[in-house]
Amino acid sequence: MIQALILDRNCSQCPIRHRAVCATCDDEEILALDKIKFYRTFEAGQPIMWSGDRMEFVGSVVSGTATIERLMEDGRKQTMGLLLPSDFIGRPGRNTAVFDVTAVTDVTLCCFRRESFEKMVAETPHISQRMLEMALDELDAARDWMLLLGRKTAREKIATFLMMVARRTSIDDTVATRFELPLTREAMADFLGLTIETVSRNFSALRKDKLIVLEDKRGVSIPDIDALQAEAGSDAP
Amino acid sequence: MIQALILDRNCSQCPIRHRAVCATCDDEEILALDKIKFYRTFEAGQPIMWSGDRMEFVGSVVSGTATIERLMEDGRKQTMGLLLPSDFIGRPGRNTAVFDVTAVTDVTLCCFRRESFEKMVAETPHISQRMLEMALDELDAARDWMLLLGRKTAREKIATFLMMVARRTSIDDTVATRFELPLTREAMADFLGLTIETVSRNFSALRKDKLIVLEDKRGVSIPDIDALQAEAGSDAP
DNA sequence: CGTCAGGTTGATTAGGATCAACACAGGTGG
DNA sequence: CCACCTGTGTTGATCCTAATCAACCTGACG
Repeated sequence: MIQALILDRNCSQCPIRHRAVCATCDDEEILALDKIKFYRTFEAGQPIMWSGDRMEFVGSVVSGTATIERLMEDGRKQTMGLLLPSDFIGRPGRNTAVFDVTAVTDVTLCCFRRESFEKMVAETPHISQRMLEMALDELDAARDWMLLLGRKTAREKIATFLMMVARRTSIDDTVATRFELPLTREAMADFLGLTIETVSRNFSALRKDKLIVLEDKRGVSIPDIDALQAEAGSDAP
Repeated sequence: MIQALILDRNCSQCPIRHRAVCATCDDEEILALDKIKFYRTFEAGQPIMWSGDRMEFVGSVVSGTATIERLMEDGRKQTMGLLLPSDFIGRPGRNTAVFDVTAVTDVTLCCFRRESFEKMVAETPHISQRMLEMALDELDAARDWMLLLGRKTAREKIATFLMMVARRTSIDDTVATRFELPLTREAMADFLGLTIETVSRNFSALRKDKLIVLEDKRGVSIPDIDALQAEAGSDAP
């Protein structure tokens, strides 16, 4: 029924209208997008896009969480990014995907056939400029993550991840002090370049040190944000 | 005198004219860029941009090599990317830099005052679309590197790096079998998330295993590209 | 000739991976 | 209702890769 709620909405009532790729579109442009958009839903655990496959559509996450990841032949896996509501999936100007995208929770996407969207991008400066802005933001985020993967300790990685979730969870620009983890231990391990055991051990250690409180497997609250931030390692911003 | 050669050139003779941010500009647009561009040179080792500083200009690498990097307070450093000729430096739409950019060799840049360039981006679809294309390419490259940093062994990291340089060195789309390393051992270590000793040891090991031939400290030749590729770890593309 | 930056190699340590056992909740089916 | 299974998470013991600490080499340069 949540699906139905979303699927019935037109763009003006869309929950991601002002943050997604269409954020800066005017009424006329929105109308054009409205005509060619379609919704798709994916169940938790299902693949949304396979590396190497033809990319038939692109689109925005409306609800749920997905991951961008890549698998090595021997099974090693690295998650390159979290896709939360308003994030964009797919790459106009390329016809096969280079990464896997997987639904972590149930996911609803607002999709466009890739060719139609490429045409819109080419003809609508508001969209190409917004795409550019979002791509540059993601590039900065990817580079931040490279510092984490290359140089941070396991404990710093976990603390950084928790801070990231706390920041992304809050609606305004504060930091949430209580939230649900969007990922399993395994998915966190793949995101942080660790094993599941190391993730688990460091959660336990942070709890023992009173830096976090684990309400259950997923619920976390943070008694002292600054203390946790200090554990995340000191890179500038 | 090489500088002079470059500095005297107008855009039509520019060595990066067809790969840089201006690649898809028409004659009129190039003329507009030509009017507001200026060249700057940086000596090897000099900073081009400091994280946190106001970003006065953006621009393209015309010649030389630079790195994008970030330093942690305790001195740990991670390099996020190599900037080779035609790569773009800086981020329109943001007024302070978030990463350090450092000249590795002597570097010549084709610069634009940030405000003027932002105006051009807003008014010139050819530029914003090219910027988007380049940003998406860099994003893919950054994500590939995340797999390397998070999951590859030291030996795989070195082999992957060598393959990357071999690929980027060749002019056409083949792979060079002989090239000069653009980075010192230390800079490679910072790029690969390793220490200088581990880099050195793995170079020695690859040489002992006849996978590479070290002509001197910088010159490398690769007797069997496929064998080296196999050492790089098997991720899809 | 001394110094210094860049590089190599060896010995030792440590952080995280691996292997293994177990805990616990939520289904599912008899 | 309970026995069983499965997916998820925790904890312990051990191993191994790469970090750390240290010595030394080489060539460039004042």
